[in-house]
Amino acid sequence: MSDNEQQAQAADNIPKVYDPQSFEKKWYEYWESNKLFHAEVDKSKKPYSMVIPPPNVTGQLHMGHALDETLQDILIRYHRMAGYNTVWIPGCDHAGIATQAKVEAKLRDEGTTRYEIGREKFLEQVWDWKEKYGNRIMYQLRSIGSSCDWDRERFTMDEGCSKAVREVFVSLYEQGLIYQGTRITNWCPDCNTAISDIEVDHVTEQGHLWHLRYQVEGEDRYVEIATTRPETMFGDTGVAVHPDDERYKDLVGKTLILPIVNRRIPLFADEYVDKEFGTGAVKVTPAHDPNDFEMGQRHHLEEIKVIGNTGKMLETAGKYAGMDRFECRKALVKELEELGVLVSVEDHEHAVGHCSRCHSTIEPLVSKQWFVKMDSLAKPAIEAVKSGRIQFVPERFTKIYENWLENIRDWCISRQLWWGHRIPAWYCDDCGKTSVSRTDLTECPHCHSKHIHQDEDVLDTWFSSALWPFETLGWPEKTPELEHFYPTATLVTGYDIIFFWVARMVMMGLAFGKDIPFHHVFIHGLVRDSQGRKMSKSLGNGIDPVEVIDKYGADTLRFTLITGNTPGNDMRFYWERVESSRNFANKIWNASRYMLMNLAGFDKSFQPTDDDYTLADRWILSRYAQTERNVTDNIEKFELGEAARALYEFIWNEFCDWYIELTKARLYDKTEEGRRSRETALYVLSFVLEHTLRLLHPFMPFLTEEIWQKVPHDESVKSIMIADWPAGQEHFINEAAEQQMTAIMETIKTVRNLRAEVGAAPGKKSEVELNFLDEALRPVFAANESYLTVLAAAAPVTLLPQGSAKPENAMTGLVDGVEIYLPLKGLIDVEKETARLNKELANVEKEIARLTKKLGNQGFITKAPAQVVEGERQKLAGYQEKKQSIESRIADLAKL
RNA sequence: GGGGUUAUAGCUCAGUUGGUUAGAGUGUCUCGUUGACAUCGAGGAGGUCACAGAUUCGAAUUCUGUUAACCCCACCA
Repeated sequence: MSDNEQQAQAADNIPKVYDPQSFEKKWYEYWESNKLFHAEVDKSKKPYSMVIPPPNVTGQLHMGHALDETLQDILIRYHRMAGYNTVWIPGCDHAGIATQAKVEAKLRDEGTTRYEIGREKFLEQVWDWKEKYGNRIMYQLRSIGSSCDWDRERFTMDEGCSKAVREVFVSLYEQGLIYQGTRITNWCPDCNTAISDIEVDHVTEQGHLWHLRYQVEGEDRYVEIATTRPETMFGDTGVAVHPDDERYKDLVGKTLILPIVNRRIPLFADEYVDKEFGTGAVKVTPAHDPNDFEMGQRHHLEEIKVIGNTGKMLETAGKYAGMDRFECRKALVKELEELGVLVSVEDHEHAVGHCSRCHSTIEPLVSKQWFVKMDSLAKPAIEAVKSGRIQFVPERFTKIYENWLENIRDWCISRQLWWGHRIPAWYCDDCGKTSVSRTDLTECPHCHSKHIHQDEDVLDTWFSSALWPFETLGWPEKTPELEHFYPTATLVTGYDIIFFWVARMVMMGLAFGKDIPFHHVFIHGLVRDSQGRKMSKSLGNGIDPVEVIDKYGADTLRFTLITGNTPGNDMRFYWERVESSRNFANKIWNASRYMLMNLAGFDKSFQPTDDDYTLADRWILSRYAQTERNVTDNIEKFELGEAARALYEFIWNEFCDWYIELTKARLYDKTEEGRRSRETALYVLSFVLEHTLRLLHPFMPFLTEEIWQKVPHDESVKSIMIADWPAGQEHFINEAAEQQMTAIMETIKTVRNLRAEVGAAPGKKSEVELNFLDEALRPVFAANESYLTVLAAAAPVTLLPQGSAKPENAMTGLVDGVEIYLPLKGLIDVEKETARLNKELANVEKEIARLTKKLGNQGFITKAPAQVVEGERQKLAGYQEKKQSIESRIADLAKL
């Protein structure tokens, strides 16, 4: 058997339907084992680098990841093909709180706690957990086709990252940008740790405003205060009013008696108080409210803690000690009511802080924590974006980013957890000094005492994530990778972590990477369910991407995720859309199958001359060239959905619906005379298909590889993923061919329409007569009459001589430059036909009226570009021609 | 309280510097299965582009306001 015959036989065995399961795994293994994802520094090429937003180590692939990965992979695959030195660094995040919570839950099931087993044992368990479940998501990422350089995989707690974290911490400390302070911070009683401001979600809740009265010492007068949190009254060390508040002028400076506790507390004036709110008098609890804390500082009030780390009342709450804070509130209100302290209760809507992880109500508590000073770090980060060095796509996120950084407050980075980067600070038990060090300390650098102990706390997970773009390239070492690939090209992520992650990477990148961490930040939205709800575990409405991949294939999922939405906007997930994407994959599959089945005997070296090309050939090559340009431009603009749509439309609506249909007669003609035409058709088919597959590869990597390997291509290239990105086919752009083909296509559609109208039997051809208003079209139709026969069941087709009489019993259709007649054997229904033509006439007249008005407008003529005016003139002429033709036809019908 | 997004066909959405007969998918109606594909083909119906102004020769597209939905930020007890 010849090569070609073998190929043909193989083609006959190609399944009729697209079956992704049969090849996706195979190709991923092929790419990975051939090291096609791996890149070494190659200074002869322009770099294009990306770092993956590291998923949580014990996480699972969800739709958000699938979208994020798909977008990144498209950019990476495109740039790799386009000749860049491309690297995409994968890895995962140790995810402090999240992972620790999982292991703690496991311990709880086993009937123990981390405190019982101790820090060392606990950490062993977390590492075990990490080993066991940690890389699951990395394997899941492979299933959607991510072309990451797995040889460069990193983990935020690996040796290199730990070194980077310590270097940054110590360096910031030395610059005075990291400090320790005793302050009121957001405390989560369930996670039992401090958290940063952005980890607090404010939820509007329906609460109450309790009005309580505190007696003025030694007098029979009371001051009425309003509070949303009566249980904190045990910590009250003052009551504040506004200095200008006439109601309280004479009371300022007096002492009040705190009910139940009977503590003497001062009544003082402070500008902070809002006269309009409540009673204008506010109880001050410096240990449990951020504003009160500040007032307390100003007025030197005592801080009395009444709520502990786990949300239970302390000894200071007297008989309520040990009670949960909310239980205490209930009981206390009752007691206050009985005592007559409670004056009234009103409903009150207010925003309450909740832990973004566990959703418990945040308790502001005074504690000693580590902070990063933000001002000097934020300034350059704002500037980098304002100046355009870093660009957000879409641009609107720029403002959100800037606004946040401009109002930023110091970042609390210490967490009372065990899983994470331990803070490199040591306390001396003898001299009491704190030392921060790049290496572990065994003695106090100040007094050389051996009695030192390391800070128990770990750093916020985002502290190490902030270093990700440069720590993954080897920083703090001066690696060739760092030099070549930093700054990275594009960061792809969801808008939900702009503050947590993007802003902090920019700050750290500028401070330590000595440059911006990336040039573009490509922001995408959330994938929601079909009703527009967020996918979540609690709602049980999450759709598992792995399930979609198993059922429909990764390419289908990828295509679904990037079409039908625009950058930065949320999208809804619909199974119908998945099916539609699958159908598209199947369409490509079958178009390829058609070509491959006809490849037998095809001379691969065949090269058509200009004369060999038919109109359809020239047309599809021109359309291909336009698509190539369109797709490339859109990818460059991050309009990946538009690029995919352009490919969809070209492949389905032009290549399959028209071109392939028009090649059938040529391919099935096995005669010697038809040989050249057949070979030309095969040449064009394979040229367009092979190029289109390459354009489509970043979007649907598996399918395109599977087909590409079978289609004639440059044999020296072993995978489509490293084939050249198609470019430079502009010479195929052919306006004339497109115009001529459009005229024929329009005519075909009109004939089909007319046939449907008269209910022509599908198997029966219709006689068609064409009258040319534009004589230039005559030779075009003459040469390509068969197109009408094949696609519109038109036969015979008569090209009426100029000025010939029009058929009487005929349906009429009109396209630009051509009148179309379908002579009918029997009598046509004059009434129906007239009505149809009148409807069309009305349409045409509407257009004429619109255009006449437009062209009659002096302003339009003088101010609009000449090109536009000319275009409108031609349109008008076309419509007028149509109008005349319809009118004369209606007149003819009237005579019958 | 501040800021943002969205409003286009029954449904989900495109429509990128203002000039289109306003599009797609899906749904719906009619017709069609011998050689790529019924995961398909052909044809049809279906839209005052939320509302009101403004700018312009010209607005789905730019600006202002209104309405509605959603989101983010925010230490009034």
